[in-house]
Amino acid sequence: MENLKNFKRTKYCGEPRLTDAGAEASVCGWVQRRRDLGQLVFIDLRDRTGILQLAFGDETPRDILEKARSVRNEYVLAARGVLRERSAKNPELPTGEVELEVTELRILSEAETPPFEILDKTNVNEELRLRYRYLDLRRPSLQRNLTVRHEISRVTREYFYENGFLEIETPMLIKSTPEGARDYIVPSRLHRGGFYALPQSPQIYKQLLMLAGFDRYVQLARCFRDEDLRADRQPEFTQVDAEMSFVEAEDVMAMVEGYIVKLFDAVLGVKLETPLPRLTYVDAMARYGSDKPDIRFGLELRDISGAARDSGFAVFDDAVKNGGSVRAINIKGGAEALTRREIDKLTEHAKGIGARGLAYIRWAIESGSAGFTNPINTGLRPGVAREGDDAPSVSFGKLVSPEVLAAIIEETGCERGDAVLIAAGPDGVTLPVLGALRLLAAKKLGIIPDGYGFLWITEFPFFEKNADTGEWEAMHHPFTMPSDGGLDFIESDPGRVTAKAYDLVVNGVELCSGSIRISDPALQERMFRALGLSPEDIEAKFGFLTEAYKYGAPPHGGVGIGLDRIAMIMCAADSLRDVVAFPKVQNASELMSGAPGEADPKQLAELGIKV
RNA sequence: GGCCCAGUAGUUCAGUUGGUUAGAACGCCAGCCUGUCACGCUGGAGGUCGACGGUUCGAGCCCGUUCUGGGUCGCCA
Repeated sequence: MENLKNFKRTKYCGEPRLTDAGAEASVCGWVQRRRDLGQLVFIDLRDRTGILQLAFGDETPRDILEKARSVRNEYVLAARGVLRERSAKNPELPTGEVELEVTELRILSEAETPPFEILDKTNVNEELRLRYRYLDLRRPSLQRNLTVRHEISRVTREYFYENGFLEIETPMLIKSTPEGARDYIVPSRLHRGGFYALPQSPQIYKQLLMLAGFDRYVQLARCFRDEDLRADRQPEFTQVDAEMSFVEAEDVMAMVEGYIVKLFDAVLGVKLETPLPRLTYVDAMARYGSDKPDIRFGLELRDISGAARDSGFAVFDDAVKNGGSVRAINIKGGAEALTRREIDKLTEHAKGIGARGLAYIRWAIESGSAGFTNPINTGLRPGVAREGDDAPSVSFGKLVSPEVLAAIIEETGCERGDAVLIAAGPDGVTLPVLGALRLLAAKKLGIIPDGYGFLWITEFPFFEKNADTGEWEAMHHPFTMPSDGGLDFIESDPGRVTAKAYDLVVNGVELCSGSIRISDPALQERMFRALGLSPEDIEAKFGFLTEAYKYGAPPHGGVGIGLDRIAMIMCAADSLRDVVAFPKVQNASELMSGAPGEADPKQLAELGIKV
């Protein structure tokens, strides 16, 4: 192994071009590959900018050639030499027209054979890659992702600074506020039995910063939630946290929209069309069965309660009678992909989400049967027809009249080649079930286009009934301002109250969530009480906050924007793990370090903790 | 906590109905090779079939349990 003494790097590996031919250059990097042809050796040297070919041949002194032959993958080298035009060029590489004719070679570090090859396109088991994350991170795609993420952070700060936001750090060791997600808690040595919590978001502190007069605040804040992971959920994540004073919802949304537009332009060169589309919560649920719909494709839900009521099919009739609905989704052209077997799978999935079952109409494409328009005219009894007969196969065909079936087919727009899935029951079940099936079917059919389907969701319900306890809970958080029209119903009809809250969704991912906050302490107390908190609870949990609002609070509101999710979307990654340097796996452990680990008994004793 | 998927050389995978010594490619090691770029050619090493238990004359294969990883529901104000 050699050192760097008197060696100064002059180029990154990805930089040299044909115009540099003849120039001296010194580069450093890792050995991507060695090609040893005997008296001729090539080494691809890699750093974060790209790959440069080092050449050793006729003019190379014997000892340097031998040294070049001795290197192995992932050795760290420093090489000095002269750039020259290649006799055989490689159009695959940006540097492919030149190579470095090496006059000095230093092996800065040897490397054991890595457990997997460092190749950009790899299908190596993710568990192994995460165990050796520092090797995985050498792959160009991850280098690129983290570089894009850096650019996102840079542009984010630029945008908010330009718009007069101050970046202020809020504490990581805070008081646990038993609302929302589970806290990570940190024991206190100086306060036996006392615990800090890691912030789920800087929510309360940023509101207090508004009371303190900072007017516009931003922070790229680490947040922690001790909940189960998903592909788009890590227990620690980064939020672009912002808050503004003397604004209404429209002002905050405009600020966020300006940010997103600038970000996509600056980082990806993508010009987004503005204004970004909007849907109310109620409309989003009715059309897409989700409050974070992917609007890049159709397959919208339809309410067919009208056609299905009094059908004689008890499942449909009871649903409508009991205040629910019968809803359908027409998977256009889906009859082929959605075989009976596939529909059974979807039914199982639907049951998993709470549906009692799934009805369907599957109208297969058959050749040579022109003129067929409607099952009523065929003489074939729908539902009795076998597959292959020229009639839709209908799961409830024997249970309804041909007229009712015809009406349902009419309502859903079902045509030859389509598959229609139908769910009946309370809206709270049918909508999310069909929303989930819509996504599954679209993926199955491969009809989701590339691109960015941004959508604002507005007019969220303020309250949400807890299915277990039956109690009203805040859908966003309890500091959210109710909409003007809802103030009269807070106690009498909580379900009618909407919130001055807005989410920004893209491609089915919730990117950003924000609201106008309550700045009137009397209204805040009223909301707390409506949420079932006693005056003692309020005092214990939020006493310092409600007190603060008594000393002059500006109207204010803000957002939390998921930076990791932005990075995931912008890198077209399937998982947050691809845009986080050292991510956690599903059970929230970190495979490389083995975190979480056990604490030393001495540490525990100091904290007064017995395990 | 529930459901679904995966686990066989270093890596990615194949492995027929349960039947002789578990294979391939890449990687690795050695030799040859003067224009390669996924270099090529020749040879070689490399396996607790995730683990434990069971069924069987016999288990990579069947059964049970368990571990690890992934997806998802619950959960995520």
